[in-house]
Amino acid sequence: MTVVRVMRTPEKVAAITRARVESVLAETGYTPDLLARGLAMNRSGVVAAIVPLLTNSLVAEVVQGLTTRLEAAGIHLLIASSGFSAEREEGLVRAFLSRRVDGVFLIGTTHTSETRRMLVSAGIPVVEGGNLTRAPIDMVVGFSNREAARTVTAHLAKRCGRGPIAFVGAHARDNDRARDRRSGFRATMRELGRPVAPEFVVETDLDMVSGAAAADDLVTRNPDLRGILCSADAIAAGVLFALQRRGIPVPGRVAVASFDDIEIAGLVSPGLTTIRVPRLRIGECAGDMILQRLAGAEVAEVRVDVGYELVVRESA
Amino acid sequence: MTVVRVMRTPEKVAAITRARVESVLAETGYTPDLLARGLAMNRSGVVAAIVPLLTNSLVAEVVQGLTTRLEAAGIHLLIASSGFSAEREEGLVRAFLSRRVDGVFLIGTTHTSETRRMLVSAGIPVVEGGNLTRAPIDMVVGFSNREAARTVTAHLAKRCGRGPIAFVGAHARDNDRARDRRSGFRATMRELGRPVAPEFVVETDLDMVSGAAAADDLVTRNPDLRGILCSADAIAAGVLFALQRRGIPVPGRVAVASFDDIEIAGLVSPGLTTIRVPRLRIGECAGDMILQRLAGAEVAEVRVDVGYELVVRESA
DNA sequence: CCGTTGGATGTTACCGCTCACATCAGGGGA
DNA sequence: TCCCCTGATGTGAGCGGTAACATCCAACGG
Repeated sequence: MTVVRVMRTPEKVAAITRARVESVLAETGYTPDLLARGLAMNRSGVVAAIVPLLTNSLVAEVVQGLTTRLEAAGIHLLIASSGFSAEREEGLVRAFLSRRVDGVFLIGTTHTSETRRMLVSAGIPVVEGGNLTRAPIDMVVGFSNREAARTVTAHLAKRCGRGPIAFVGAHARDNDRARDRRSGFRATMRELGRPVAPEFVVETDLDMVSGAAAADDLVTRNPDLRGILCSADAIAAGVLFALQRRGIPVPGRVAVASFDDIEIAGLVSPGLTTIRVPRLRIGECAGDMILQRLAGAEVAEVRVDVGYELVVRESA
Repeated sequence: MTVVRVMRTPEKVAAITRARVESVLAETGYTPDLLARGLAMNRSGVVAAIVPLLTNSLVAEVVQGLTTRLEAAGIHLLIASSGFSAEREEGLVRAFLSRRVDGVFLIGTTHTSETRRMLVSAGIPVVEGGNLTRAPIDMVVGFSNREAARTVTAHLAKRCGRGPIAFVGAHARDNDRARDRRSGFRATMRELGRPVAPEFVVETDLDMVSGAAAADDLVTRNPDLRGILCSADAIAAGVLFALQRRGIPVPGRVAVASFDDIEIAGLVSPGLTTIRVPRLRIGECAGDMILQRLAGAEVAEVRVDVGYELVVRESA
């Protein structure tokens, strides 16, 4: 039928015919089948996002930024969470590739080699978000977590005199951001001539309850602790609540700092000193990069550094 | 080719042939095209979820529960946020229907009539989550926000003696949960012989910063305020921080209560008295209902009440 | 020895759309 | 008057699967 032309290139069809077709479409309640279109055009109009955990407010914002941009281009988001497992991620990538997604967005830069292979040979735009890496699969948008860690560590160290500082981080396996933050912390402390003993570096789940538990444990074992650096605000908030409950003044006796600057960081009291990361922009930027590539354009910046910012509040 | 049989009914093909086919598949790196399959089978293997806002921790958990169940059945999730607008939701439903999704999950029960029409005539399983309604489009899983509001209001009123109580809620337009919570609050107060003046019922955005601003405003205008009921913990947390900053003792001078029992509710100090809702279960339940329907089974319970629970902590 | 049976494999139309090309009608220039 | 050109419309072959049916062959029983 001429139907297809009415929908895709209305200017090439006579006004009268167009009107007739349109009225028929309206009364039959016709809905184009995007699956069939996808099959015929070899382009599904769908992009996949694989995140560690949906319930992380930081991730949610990145995804929000991503959908906003993609939706404006009529592209929808297929989403799944890997639960911080590179193996699960691999399975998801395989499944999504089977769905012929037009692009893939991944949080983090830690993937199995099979994941990388599949993604490369699929020949579709891929954006890794969150952590800058020297060797992206395709494109990457984020900032250097290692550098950010150095910045906040230096600040915290200054506030703590010569007192011992601990690090409470999310599990580092398959989580490059937590890993880089930790290693940045360690390196900076070493350079300051204050190397950190292993018992002052702990791993925990990425939520407030776990952060609180970790803090309880740390301060009972080490009453002279002067500072705690957390790999995420969610953890730091838990730490803060735990200290508060024990009547330990912050930053008077223990200073606290962390990463992300999620909403709660500015509201707790004392306010959290933290590293602000432009998470919405990460998502938007990733969306734009994918769209550009889909439009056939060469993407000039294949490695976008969105930077970070140290936000000094009361906690350190 | 016999290829298809190898994949779908391997027992019907001779072992030797199967081996040969499999080796060829492996070395060519064949990936089945789910788009084509979807077209042929008239079933895409994709379910759509439309939520007001992804960055809401409650919503994120519901979605997490949903994906968990669906993924186990090889079904993926197409997600989009409506930004609390029924019109945007309508557009999204139209788009997703075009993608021939096998099912739809919606947060809330407020939809345009066109949305309802499309969904009904699509003849696919639809689950509305969060608020129980008498007249679901198809299926519904949630609890009565109105009843929950009565429960927490009664509790809060008792704690506040005869002092005035205010309600700080999310914008109620296109948000049935906020609306029902507010109306439950009003009704209960009226029945208690303490009808609430309009200036004690305010609308705000659903985040901590807005909650804090609302609280500041309320207490400066009404120094004798005794209690604040919030329509969500995110708002209540902001309220709590604002009061704390002003040195107003909670619950000594102002008691605070709310809904949702998100993580932060148990960690702030004083802990938030709130209504706990089984959000993960809402998502899982919705997923199960959709899967059952997809499997051709009749769903026994088309209206699932997951209940709620008053969690009394220190704030009220 | 042959017809029958049933398991293994091949064939074909179709799902709804896009794309390249064929066709058709009418107007203008020679 | 005829032909060519052009803009509007029609046609047909895929896209990569599925499902129903056709075919083939070997073993088996009468």
